[in-house]
Amino acid sequence: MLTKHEALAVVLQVRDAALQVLLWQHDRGPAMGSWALPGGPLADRETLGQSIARQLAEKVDVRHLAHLEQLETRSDLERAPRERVLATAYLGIVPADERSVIPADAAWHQVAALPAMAFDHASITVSGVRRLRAKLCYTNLGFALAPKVFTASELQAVYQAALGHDVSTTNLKRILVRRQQIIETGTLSPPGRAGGRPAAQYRFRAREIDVTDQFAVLRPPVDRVPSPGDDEVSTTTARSD
Amino acid sequence: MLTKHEALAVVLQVRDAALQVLLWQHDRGPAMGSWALPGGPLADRETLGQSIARQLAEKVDVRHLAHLEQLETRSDLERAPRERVLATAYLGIVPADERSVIPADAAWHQVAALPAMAFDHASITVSGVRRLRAKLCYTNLGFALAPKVFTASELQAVYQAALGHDVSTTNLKRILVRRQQIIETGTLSPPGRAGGRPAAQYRFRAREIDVTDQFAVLRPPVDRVPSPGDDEVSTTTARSD
DNA sequence: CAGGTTATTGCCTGACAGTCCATAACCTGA
DNA sequence: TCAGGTTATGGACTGTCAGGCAATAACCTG
Repeated sequence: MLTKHEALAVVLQVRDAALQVLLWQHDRGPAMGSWALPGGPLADRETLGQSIARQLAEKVDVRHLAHLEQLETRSDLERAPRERVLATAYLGIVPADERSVIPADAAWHQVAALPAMAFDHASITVSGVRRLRAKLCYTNLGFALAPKVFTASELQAVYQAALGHDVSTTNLKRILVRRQQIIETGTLSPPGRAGGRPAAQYRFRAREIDVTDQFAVLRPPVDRVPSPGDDEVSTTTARSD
Repeated sequence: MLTKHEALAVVLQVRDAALQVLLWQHDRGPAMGSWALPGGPLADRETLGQSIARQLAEKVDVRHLAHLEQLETRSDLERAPRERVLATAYLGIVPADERSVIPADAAWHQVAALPAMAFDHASITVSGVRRLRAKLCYTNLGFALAPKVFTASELQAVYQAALGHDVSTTNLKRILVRRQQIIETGTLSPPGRAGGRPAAQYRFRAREIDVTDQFAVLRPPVDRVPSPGDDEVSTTTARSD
């Protein structure tokens, strides 16, 4: 059986201290007036990944997606009216400091207050948000949400908006430093007009997704292979202070 | 554009102390002689989930999949020869004690020693195994691998085979009990012929996938709001003996 | 009942998240 | 110049959990 297939994208960005999703408004067709995820039909000689990248570049001016990954494929018979269309959804992340121009029929909407959406697009959006929130906890996906350089406070604001709940600046910074996700640049941010101590600036060490092995519970036992410098001297008594 | 679409399944089971995948051998066609994942073309009026369930029931006698979830969709142009076929892969898990009859052209293969496989099926299999191993750590997916009732040692053997590395029985049991994934049945397993203390038997509390919130790092601050009534019965002191 | 076998429990350690608080480093205005 | 406000940072403390080890429990056979 031959079927139509489309690629869709849940494009997320932290804007105005809130997690928002990029939607565009159907100007005709069966879902006229409701909001839809960007995307469209798969073309002849492209993969799904190429397709969604092309369509995002065409329809909306999002040239600098920091991250793009496949989310899921929906195949419900009635998900589209009139004829059957399979849809493979992607999750895209835009850094908080990017201010790309979008067409007139597109707009950012807070994920906490989604408008009336076409077909199953609201449900797909929820999947994307859930995926982002989960991955913020056990990967370095924050690099895709944050600006290139940021202070601990700025990063806290981004995480708080994305996760949708309070985040401790102290704790966040310590966790990400310990996991070696973020690194101090050595530069300082100028204090605000009200004064205050200047803040140290950080950047993410990598700009590609990387899973924290921290959460490999039931992990393989570490082969105690001491480097050829530190020998049998028990590590429990090696403290010199 | 209209495309062919197929559903495939990575069906995994722990057999003979090793994680194995169910494959069948192409008896004709372009990949004749190599091993393939079970599955086939999407039919007219079915979803992808229905399709893979139907095709598994038809082609191989796996009636009691304990778990089935969507894995990913492959869309490489050259993944199939001659014409373009999109493939959505599923991950299926069979409990270790199920001994279903499979057709003559199908066989179980150790994932640690995969045979020559058709198209991109080897790569899809690796994805499925990786997904299973990850989810064993932060969900209760073990319920799908283990028998309905088991001892700590039996469960350890299943996890060790599935994860592919040593697992401590003590630690495994403690973790799963603390997470309230497994519960003591109260029954005892008879000792083996060599003697030994009889082992307590356990079962999984739920037989549906459930994510351990344990790994929600940067989690929302807990509002210490004890529900009026159910708090004083601390579970740690509820032991009556 | 001695000795072998398997299961279970109880400590101990180290790592980490989460919270609180003291201190540092800047500002403005008197 | 300094007092007081503001923001940032680091240290200390706690509780939870994973991982490892060893002692004990409960069965067997000869």
